Amino acid sequence: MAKYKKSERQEILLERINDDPFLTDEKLAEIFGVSIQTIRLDRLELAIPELRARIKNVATEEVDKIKSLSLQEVTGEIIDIELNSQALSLFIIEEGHVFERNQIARGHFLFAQANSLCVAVINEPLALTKSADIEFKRQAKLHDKVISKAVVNNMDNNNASITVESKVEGRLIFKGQFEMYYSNEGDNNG
Amino acid sequence: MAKYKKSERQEILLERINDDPFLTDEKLAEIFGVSIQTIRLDRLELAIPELRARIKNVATEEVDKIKSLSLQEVTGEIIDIELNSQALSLFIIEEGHVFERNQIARGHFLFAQANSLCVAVINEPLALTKSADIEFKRQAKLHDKVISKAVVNNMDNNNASITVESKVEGRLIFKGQFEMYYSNEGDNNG
DNA sequence: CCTCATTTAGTAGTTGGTACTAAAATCAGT
DNA sequence: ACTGATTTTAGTACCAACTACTAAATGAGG
Repeated sequence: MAKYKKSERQEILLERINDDPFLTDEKLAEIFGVSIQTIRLDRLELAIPELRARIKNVATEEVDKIKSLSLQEVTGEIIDIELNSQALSLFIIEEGHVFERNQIARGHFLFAQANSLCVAVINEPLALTKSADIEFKRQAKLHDKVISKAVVNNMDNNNASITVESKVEGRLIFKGQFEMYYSNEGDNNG
Repeated sequence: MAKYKKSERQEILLERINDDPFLTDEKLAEIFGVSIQTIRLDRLELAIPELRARIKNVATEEVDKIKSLSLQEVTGEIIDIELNSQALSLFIIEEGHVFERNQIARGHFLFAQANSLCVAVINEPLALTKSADIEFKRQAKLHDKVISKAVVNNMDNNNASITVESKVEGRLIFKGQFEMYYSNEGDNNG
């Protein structure tokens, strides 16, 4: 039972409650080997609401989270963008993205990162993937930080050609050639 | 303040709690113009859990939803499989999978379905996508039921060649040629 | 009027807290 | 080693929203 100092404990407390909001003060006190009062003080200082309020929050924060998780977390985070020219994104491989057996990232998450980046780099209301030619060069593993770079080769006549390369620590793991269709009419029917 | 008889009240109570689980016994008592005890008796007879339990249920359901959407629902559901030969899967396009603006499915979800199917159809401990050649023929829209069919063309020397076609109501929307690497050593390092 | 069902009242106990006071333990600096 | 501040515990009173129980009041029908 390693004893933390106050600041450490509070940091960890935040994380703990963040990924399991269903923990009572009593259980937290056990976890940290301190009294309930200490936990209460910590929550007070960190402005963490009580169990019931936390549960209620989870219950009321409806579909928003689902959307953001299913969309954003798959996509990666865009870290640099020059519209119609090039873009960079970061995608960190997490538990949900790998095969349990060997911790290797499922290919379609790497594709998703690249594809999303292609959609993002095109500065038009509508951008759809028409076709792609992709190669998985090396395996990405759990916790890898995948940096994806998209470069627009040419854009004309509502068609864009984009090359994407994804790397982990400088080593190429994925390469793709994307052909995109774009249009300035966003809500077109096709 | 119309007075109901017991059976009526209980019926309405069920509905009420169903579409707003956040009602306390006190508020329900006001709504029906009866005492709290009556409401409690009703809940007892109808086996409706108390407020906090209801909220907790909602919260845990949401958490489950998020998990399943972010992990499994991307893949689709396998509806038929003949190992090392062919497989079918169903993927229903939901809110999280489409562009908000025009309700068109993001390409990488269709790819994910196809890719997952390729991994599934190969009956080996390790199956990884090496490369793919894909085409998005038509747009898939919100609530579309996408049926994906993977056919293994040949398998030898740890390489498999698979053709995937995805259709919505019989119309081809996606086509892909996948080259997979497989091995019987599941937890190999690459 | 009697009787059975229904409703209401009231008490004790529970969980998971807040808000507060005060004592004890720990640590940090001189 | 001593002092003063910080941190941790302990303890009390109180709250919401209950459960579980007992008991009384009210209805409604034969």
